[in-house]
Amino acid sequence: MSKALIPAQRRKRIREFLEKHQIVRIADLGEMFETSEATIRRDLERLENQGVLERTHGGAILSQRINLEQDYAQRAQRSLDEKRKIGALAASMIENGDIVFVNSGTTTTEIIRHIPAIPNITVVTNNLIAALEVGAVDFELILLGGAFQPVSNSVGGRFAIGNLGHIYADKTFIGVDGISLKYGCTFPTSPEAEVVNRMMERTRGPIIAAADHTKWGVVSNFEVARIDQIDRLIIDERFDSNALDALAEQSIDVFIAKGNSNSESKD
Amino acid sequence: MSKALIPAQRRKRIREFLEKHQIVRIADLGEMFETSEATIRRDLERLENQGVLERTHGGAILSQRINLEQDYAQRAQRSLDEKRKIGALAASMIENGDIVFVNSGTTTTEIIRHIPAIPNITVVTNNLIAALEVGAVDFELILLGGAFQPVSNSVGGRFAIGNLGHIYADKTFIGVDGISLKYGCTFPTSPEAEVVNRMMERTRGPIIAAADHTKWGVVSNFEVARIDQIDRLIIDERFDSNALDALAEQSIDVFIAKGNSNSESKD
DNA sequence: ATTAAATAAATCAAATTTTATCATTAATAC
DNA sequence: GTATTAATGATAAAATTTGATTTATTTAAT
Repeated sequence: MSKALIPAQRRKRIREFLEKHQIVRIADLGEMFETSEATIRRDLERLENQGVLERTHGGAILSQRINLEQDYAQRAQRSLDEKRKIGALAASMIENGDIVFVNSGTTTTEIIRHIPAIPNITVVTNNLIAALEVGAVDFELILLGGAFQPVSNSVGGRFAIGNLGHIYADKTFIGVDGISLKYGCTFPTSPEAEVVNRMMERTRGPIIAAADHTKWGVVSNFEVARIDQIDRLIIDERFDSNALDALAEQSIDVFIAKGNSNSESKD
Repeated sequence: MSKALIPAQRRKRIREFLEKHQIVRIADLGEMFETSEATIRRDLERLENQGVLERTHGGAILSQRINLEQDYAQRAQRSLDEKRKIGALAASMIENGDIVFVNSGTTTTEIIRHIPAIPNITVVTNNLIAALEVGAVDFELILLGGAFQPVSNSVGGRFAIGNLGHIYADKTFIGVDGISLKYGCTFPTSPEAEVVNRMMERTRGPIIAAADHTKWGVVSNFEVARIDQIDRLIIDERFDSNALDALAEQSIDVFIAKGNSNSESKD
């Protein structure tokens, strides 16, 4: 197959290597890619100009700033296909006239992406990515205000909580960071947990959680909901089948997203 | 089996392949589709124009920001250099402890990008792009909530106006769509005009407008401020010099952004 | 401080890739 | 059918990338 890497590919690998090791040595990279150190130096110079790394004698260290974006992009990529299916199934639960809350996260971005074109839907979310990626939409999209959270590309804090005080929703969709029987739904940051908590308080109808198989048994930092506060749970096919009985005991309706998600676009 | 694919089909396959692999080599694609590299190059060129990918030596990489609105990206490109200089100058007016309002638009995105790392700065804005592009920041960034406006990647509406009711700012930075002696500062959409209007009402200190030379004499759809409501105006070097006297008569402090701002490189 | 070793920068020629043309062929319209 | 347009492959000139070489700089040890 591929004899040699093209320059961009090599630079990408360097970034990945750096992501993993935080620090790299030119000598190692040269050997690794079977190329001269001069080439590696030029690559590092370029990546430094992009703000990806800082060069030092003999190598380079990862720049902290770029880390966040990278991180989000990676999370978005993980189990992407499952997330798409989950998103499509979740979105199909939205009905004419609904006002729904949606929190932030890569899974919920997929929910918003799949919202059907039926009348009078209002989506209220702190998920900034969703807005920008989805672009023009067929429904009303209300973004919560608040302090910007770079890690999750969302908003949170006093302000966001206050915003939620003016709205009631018919349904709430929660993309969780971790979900377990004992610890319920958990989230990585306190502001996100607060927002979700408030969303749940202000929902008249069902609380619908979405979690791909990698989330089961995971306990993140902040607990928001006991497992029995969830009304429905949407999961993918690879979800631990042992979990299903336990969830049924809590009278949670479990929906399994299967089949293929749509592919897109002509030419 | 079809021997040869029609062009659109081939391009679609390339997209799919790229989706999967993130990066492609021209040599591989040529072999894969049993066609000349010239053809592949033309395909990649086309896809690059569509924003699907970015070409590099020997191949192409998947575009990271496919979904950011084409239109917005184009506007951001226009007079970019001038906008940068204006942004840098505007940002330098921010002082320790300031709370500032900033509206949406490509010029104000540059302002936010240039905000210096001094303590206790709070930026309140309806400019979503700014938040996501700037990433981790050294200041507190409060996003207004409200109805998402796809054209401008901002928020507006009742909700946004309500949000502004809880804050007072020390300064307001306004990127205008049009500015003229007779019609003052004008904006393309009503929600944006409303937001700016409210920002001005709730500012204790100076109202600072920013406009590159293409904005002078332009009248957009919604008027927000008469010219004499502006305290300072930041412009670029190519701004109509005849305008300067007239502006001085309105006792507006005009600041001309010159010198060079940093340039960029792509991969 | 001085020196030796390692690393980086600068320069240049060879190899590779891209661009710009052009002639040929295939597809579509008239 | 012919005319027109689009797509393709081939070619030479231009641009980019690369590794080798030389020169400068930094690091570490005496």
